Amino acid sequence: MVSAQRATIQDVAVLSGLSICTVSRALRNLPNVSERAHRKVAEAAEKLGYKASSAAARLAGGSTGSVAIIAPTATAWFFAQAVESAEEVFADGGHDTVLLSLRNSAEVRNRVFADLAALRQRVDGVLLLNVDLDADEIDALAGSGLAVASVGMTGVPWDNVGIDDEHAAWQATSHLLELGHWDLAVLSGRELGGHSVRTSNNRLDGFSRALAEHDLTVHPDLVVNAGSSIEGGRRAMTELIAHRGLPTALFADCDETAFGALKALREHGLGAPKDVSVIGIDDHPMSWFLGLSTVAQPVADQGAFAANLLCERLQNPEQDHLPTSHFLDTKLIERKTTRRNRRTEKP
Amino acid sequence: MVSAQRATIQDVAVLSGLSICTVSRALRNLPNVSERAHRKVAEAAEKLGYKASSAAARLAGGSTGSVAIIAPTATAWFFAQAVESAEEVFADGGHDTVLLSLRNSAEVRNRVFADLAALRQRVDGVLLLNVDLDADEIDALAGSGLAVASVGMTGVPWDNVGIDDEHAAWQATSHLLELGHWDLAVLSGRELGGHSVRTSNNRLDGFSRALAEHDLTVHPDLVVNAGSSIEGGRRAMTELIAHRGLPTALFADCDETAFGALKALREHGLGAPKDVSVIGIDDHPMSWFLGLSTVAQPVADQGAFAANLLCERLQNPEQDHLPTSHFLDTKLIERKTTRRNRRTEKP
DNA sequence: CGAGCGATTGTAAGCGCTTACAATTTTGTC
DNA sequence: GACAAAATTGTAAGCGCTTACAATCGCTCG
Repeated sequence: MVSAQRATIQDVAVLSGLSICTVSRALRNLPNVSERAHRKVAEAAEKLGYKASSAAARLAGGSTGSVAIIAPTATAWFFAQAVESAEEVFADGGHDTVLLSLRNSAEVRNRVFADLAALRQRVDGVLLLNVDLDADEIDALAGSGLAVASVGMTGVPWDNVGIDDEHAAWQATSHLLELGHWDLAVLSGRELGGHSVRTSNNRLDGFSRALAEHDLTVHPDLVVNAGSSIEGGRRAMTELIAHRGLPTALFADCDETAFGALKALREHGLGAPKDVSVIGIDDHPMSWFLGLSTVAQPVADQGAFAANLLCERLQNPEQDHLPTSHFLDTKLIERKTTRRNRRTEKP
Repeated sequence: MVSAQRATIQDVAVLSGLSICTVSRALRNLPNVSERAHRKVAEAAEKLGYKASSAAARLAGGSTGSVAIIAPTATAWFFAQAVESAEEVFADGGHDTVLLSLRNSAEVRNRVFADLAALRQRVDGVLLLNVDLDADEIDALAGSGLAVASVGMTGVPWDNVGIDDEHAAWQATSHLLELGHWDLAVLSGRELGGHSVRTSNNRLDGFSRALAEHDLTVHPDLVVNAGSSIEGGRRAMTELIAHRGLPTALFADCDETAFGALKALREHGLGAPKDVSVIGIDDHPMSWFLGLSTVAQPVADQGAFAANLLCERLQNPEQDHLPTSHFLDTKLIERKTTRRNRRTEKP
């Protein structure tokens, strides 16, 4: 039932024959409301098509009804997926989703985190997607009164879901190593706009560990910064070919970077796995297409899972249960860009 | 300057020695505020790091400070791009962006449009990205008090920016025709969840016109519904091959669909342009990679342009100037999936 | 020099909700 | 059956802002 003019809590109170206060409590499922009152209020609200004004609720000290998703960028495949799946969960939970893209810019990032009180005023909670925070920012966020959850972060005092990046990189690298490769390069996104990217660094660690397990060490020339974009991967690969020559195998710390590398390879008349074996991480939809070997991670699941965790926190704000951490499984997918090393033996 | 407790308009009033009312007016650049008062208020606000509470503003009848972006989905390349560029414009204009993904679901869509008053309560304006509305919904939206702008829509009573879909499809199809193809199939996304997709239909019209100009007619068996995803394109192509056999050329109404088609082709041991010429629309970043011929459209520009238009409307709400319509240019990009027809002459 | 007028500023009444705290009803107990 | 405790409901005071409308100010004009 919908009326021309938006119904207010007042209307519901009148219709149900109860006071505004009781209605307010009933609507929010607060304790100390009798069965009968609860039912009457529900009926009246339904009949009037009543929806509380979030502005008024917020102003009076209640919740805003919205949450923010903060991501370094919204265009990259990973983030677009995670944002959509999280948005769905939030929408179903009755929360509006405000999107805050950091645009890969430290300045934007600082502006957001500098005034958490302003953020708190507009949203009840925040879902962080792979945002690299320093200790101060973590503390500030944890103490801001905002509910927080994240994807792809570690060591944070709130719920987090992600994959074991170190392990995923280890899986990818080990695959290369087991194919007999020993001259490996990495395309890493570990630095971006002066800030270090934790996820990429963890992946780099996994890469190093795998190498170490095969008695190999990481040569600095073979670690090249590529950001996390196709174009970045292409540039990095071009640079690698020019300055150092082709390795026998390449680990790109995300599929999009690998795509770029593949692109650069073609531009040089080279190809994978003929001239170099290439592996990524993600299992981007195009990877199947390109035959890119990779380590798959469940992206939408991570976004949805973290969003659910945040919704729970929002519903039971008082409980101060400990932050939980969830790692979803990753899986090596061997396709056509990796094969056994045919170059000369290890020196 | 930041204080522990959020500054209110009251604080600014006291500090500037003016009344709350004057401060409110000065802050919003309303007329009838002296130079001097304006300056004093600005100073005081700056000193206190004052930011108006949007909840209070909204409740009192002012603006919410946020706008919604409504898109059929947030994951597809086109939408992710447009959303990000629009979000950037909105953020710079001081508006929060709330993301509403329709998840390609009629039900979600109806839920959103059924209660515009609820939407109006939470945002000042709406940016529609290729949302197909029927006449009633258009009227409702236009009369909702929300500022509206859109991308990829036509015949709407608000500002719109897009490309000429009919023309873009015509360009793509004409290219195929000029290469001597006459047995053409289309992968169209014209129907989705029971709703017809205007953009796709316009493209289908462009396809038909190009055919007509070459004295060809569209055969129903050669128009297959593919949605707008890679998977949809793959399924559609597979179906086409099974039920009707390969045409000599294929027009996919977006690049992602074309990718899927290419995928299906490979699965059948076929390839473009060897067995069939393929062209898409978009110029998705992967198209370069795959050598897909396509008609490029400027996506981020469309999002940013429309967002700017919306911001302007938000700033000058009273002016009732006529809705404007802007078409950005598209351009044929001939790559490697299209070539001259080598099959037998036209019957 | 005071009325009259436009420009500026202030007063006060909400906007629709939450929440102390007070009032009332219900329940349990002896 | 009366009284205290517990459960339920109501009263009223804001939350921080916008906005009619009233008040004031500085001038011009007769």
